[in-house]
Amino acid sequence: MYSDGVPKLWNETIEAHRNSVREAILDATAALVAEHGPLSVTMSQVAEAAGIGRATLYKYFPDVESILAAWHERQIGEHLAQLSDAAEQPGDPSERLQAVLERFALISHQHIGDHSTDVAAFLHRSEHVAGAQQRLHGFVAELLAEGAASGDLRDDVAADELAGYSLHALTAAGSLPDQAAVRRLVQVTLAGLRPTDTPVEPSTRAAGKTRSHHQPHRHHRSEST
Amino acid sequence: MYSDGVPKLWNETIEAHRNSVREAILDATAALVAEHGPLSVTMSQVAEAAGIGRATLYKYFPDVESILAAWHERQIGEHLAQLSDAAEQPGDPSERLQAVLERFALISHQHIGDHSTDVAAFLHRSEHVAGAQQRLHGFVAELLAEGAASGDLRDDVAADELAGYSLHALTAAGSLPDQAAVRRLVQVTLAGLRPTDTPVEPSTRAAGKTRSHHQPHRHHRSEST
DNA sequence: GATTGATGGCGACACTTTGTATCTCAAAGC
DNA sequence: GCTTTGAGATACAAAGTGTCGCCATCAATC
Repeated sequence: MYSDGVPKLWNETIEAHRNSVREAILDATAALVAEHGPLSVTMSQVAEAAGIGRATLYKYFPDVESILAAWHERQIGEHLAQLSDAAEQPGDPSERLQAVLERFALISHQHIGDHSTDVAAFLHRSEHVAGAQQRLHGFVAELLAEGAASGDLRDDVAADELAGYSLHALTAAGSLPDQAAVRRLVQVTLAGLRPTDTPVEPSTRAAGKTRSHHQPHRHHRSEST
Repeated sequence: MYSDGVPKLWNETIEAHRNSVREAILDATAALVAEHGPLSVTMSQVAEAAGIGRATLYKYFPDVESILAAWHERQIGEHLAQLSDAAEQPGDPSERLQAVLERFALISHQHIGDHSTDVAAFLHRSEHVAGAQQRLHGFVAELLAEGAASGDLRDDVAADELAGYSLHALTAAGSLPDQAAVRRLVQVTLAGLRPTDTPVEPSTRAAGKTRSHHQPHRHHRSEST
C-alpha cells in the first residue's frame, strides 16, 4: 500500500488521528476559557467538550496547565505565521515593520475577551512556554535591528529591548474600542522607536542602585526629520 | 444607651480583626501563587497557609477567583499609592510624569516571577476587577492630559489611549534584566508620548490646528499583561 | 452578674473532581 | 488466524468543594 521504505507506516495515520484529537482538545479548551475564564477550566469539562473520555484526555495532557500552555503555543504560532506573512510583503524595512506591528496590534485587538495572549502570564513556568513567544520576540527584534541599521529606527537601545517594548505596548490594543484607535496606537508605538535627538545616555554615572531621579532632560518639542 | 458618642465600638475591633485575617489570607495566597502558580491554588491550601479553618475561609471569600481578585486589587492599590507619591514630588509636569512612569516600570520590574500584576488578565470578569486598575489608568491619563495641555506631550491622541499605551509598554520592564534597561524603556516609552510633526490624523493637515476627531471612549478592559 | 443575641471559627457531611490502574476493542503486522 | 500495539472506557481511591450546624466569645440588656 504505502512505500515500504517507511518502517512505521501505520504510525502515520495514528499520528494524524492523535493530532486531530489534540486539536479538538485545544479548541474545546479555548471555548471553555472564553466562556468561564481559565481558572474554572477542569479536565472533566475539557474531555466532555472535546467529545472524548476523561481518562483518554490524560493520555494527551497531564493537567490543565499543560493544555493551556499548548493552546497558547498554538495561538502564538498562528500569530507568528501571520506576522511573517506581513513581513514578506514588499516594501522598505520601515513599511514592513509598520505592517507587522499593525498586524500584531490588530490580532491583539481581535482577541479581546479571549485570553489567549494573556495566558502566558499565569502559566507557572512561563519560561517553558517561552517557545513560540521567544520566536515572536526574536522575529520582531530582527526587524527592529534591520530598521536600526538602515537608520529608520533608533539605535541607542538594543533591538531586543525595543522588541519587548513594542510587543507589550501593542497589547494595549486589546483595550481599544475600534481599529482606528489601534492604528493610532501603532503610530504612538512607532514614535517611540524612531531615532531621537536626545539619545539614552550610555553611562555617565557609575553603577548605582539609587532610585532618585537623575538629571532632568530638556527635550525639545521639535523632532524634525 | 449609655455612651452615645461611640455606638459601635464593638464593630471597630471586630472589623480590625477581620481585616487582619483578610490580609493574612491575601498574603498566603500571594505565597502560593508565587510558588505553584495561580492555577493550582486551592481553597484548602489557602486556608492552611493562612492558619485558619477551611470553612472559615468561605466566610471571607466565596472562591479562589475572588481571593485572587482581592489580592490583585490590593497590589494595584499599593502601586497606585506609590505612583501618587511620585507624582506629588515637586517639579514641572514633564518631570513628574517621568518620575511616575519610571516608578511604575520599576514596580513592574520588581515583580517578575510574582504574577501579581498579570492576574487581571485571567480573572474572568476582568471588568469587575477593574476598580483599582481603572483608577490607575485614570491617574496616568490625567497626568498625560496635563502634559498634553502644557505642550510637553502629543495632543493628537487622547490621553486615555496614551495611558493604555504607557501602562502596557512599561510592563515590558518585567522582562528586563536590570534597572538601567528599565530606564531605557522609560525613555523609549516617553519618546512615544512626545509631540510629533506627523500627527496621526489622516487628513486635516490644512492648518496648524488639529481638530480632535476622536471623542474619549468609555469602556476599558484589562490593563496589564 | 446572668441572660440574650449576634458573630467568628471549626468539625462534619455529601458531592464533585482528580489521577491512575485495569479492561476492552479495533487495526496493523506476521 | 493470531499477536501486538495503542486508543478509549470503566472503576476506584484520594483530594477538593460547598454547606450546615454546633460551640465559643463578646456586646448589650435586665
